[in-house]
Amino acid sequence: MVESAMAATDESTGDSTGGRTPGDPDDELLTAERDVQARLGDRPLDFASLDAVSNLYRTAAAVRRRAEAGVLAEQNLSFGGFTILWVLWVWGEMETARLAEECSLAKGTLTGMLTTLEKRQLVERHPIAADRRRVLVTLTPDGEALIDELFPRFNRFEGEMTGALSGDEKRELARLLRLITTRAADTEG
Amino acid sequence: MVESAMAATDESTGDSTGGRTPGDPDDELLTAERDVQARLGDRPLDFASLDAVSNLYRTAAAVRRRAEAGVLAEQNLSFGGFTILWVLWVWGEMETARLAEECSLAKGTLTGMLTTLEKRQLVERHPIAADRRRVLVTLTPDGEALIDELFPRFNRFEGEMTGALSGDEKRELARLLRLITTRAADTEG
DNA sequence: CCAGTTTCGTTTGGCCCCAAATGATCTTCC
DNA sequence: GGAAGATCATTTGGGGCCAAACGAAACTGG
Repeated sequence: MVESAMAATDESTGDSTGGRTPGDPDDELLTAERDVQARLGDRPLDFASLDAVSNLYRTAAAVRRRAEAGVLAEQNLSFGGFTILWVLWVWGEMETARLAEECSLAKGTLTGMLTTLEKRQLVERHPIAADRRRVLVTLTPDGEALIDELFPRFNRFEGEMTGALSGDEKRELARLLRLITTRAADTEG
Repeated sequence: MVESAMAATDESTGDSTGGRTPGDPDDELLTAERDVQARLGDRPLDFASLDAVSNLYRTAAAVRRRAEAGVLAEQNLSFGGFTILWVLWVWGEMETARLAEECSLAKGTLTGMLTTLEKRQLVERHPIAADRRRVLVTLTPDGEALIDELFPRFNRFEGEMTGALSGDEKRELARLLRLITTRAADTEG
């Protein structure tokens, strides 16, 4: 895998300390870095940022896959579908525009996913009398029962995935990620 | 957004958007945490893990969207398509099975994306004489020129996205993410 | 009132993405 | 050699996901 070389272990920019056995991950890391740098000639390479971002994407995909293949598979829920139920569970009924925002989904995407969840009787759409363009989304009793049973298991799954981190490290991770999200939002548009 | 209440800065729980001053993110964090805990009754909540994982997914999606709307949009490349070109650029020609592994894609997914890239003459498929089931994928000169021009800009984009972090923080972020990826891989199957 | 504009959710068209089924090719073992 | 089994990439079917186009409903100024 890319990370096995690009991102496998830390001390990424350190100089090579002697006496590595061939196959030492640090070696591969440096080799990969040198290979990329060679491709770039004398153009500078920001390897720390590269490493952070590529791991970000990879890790998110891995966790998502594990969730969908594990806890969520039994209920045949996608990660996004679970998020919708969870948001409604914690914060209560909500109009579609805000729900899309909370779930970090495009509104068109939400429409389709709500239809899927509605077919399974997990959520309901209610027209709003005062403004017939808008729609209120609620959890059905079935949906509520499902998420009530599912969330604790999902939370345990989250604990397993982050089990190699201390509590402080988890909070530090969340903090660093938030810094990136904020930056991404700020430079938007 | 979930984190806007769970983990960032936003007023989220009121229907009225009445101006809550951009005060304490901690406040909202604790409010959200209390709300979730209330739903759980006396079942325990691992909030640190919840926060880490939900931010992970959100941040990755935000960065991906920014990339696809920015640097990659001009070349009409998806994040996954870019990754394929990048892997071939750094490590040279490769068989499809390994390429899928490197790009963290299901092999069936890779087939479709290679077809897309092949139509644009960015990559080529070459049958392997010794084993006609297998296929070697190479970058065309066009593909090579594209990634050679694109990667430095992508690397700058990565620097912008992580611009709020120090070099040490970027490396720490990558380290923590790797711990999660490893755990996800270990518990697989 | 009522045309023009804005603001909703939905539809559309197009990729990405996966798991499972498929078909072609290679290997094994008799 | 040749059938049985393993191992490839591809195909299939079904969602997820987005941006842009769309149509209905609500606001706005005259």
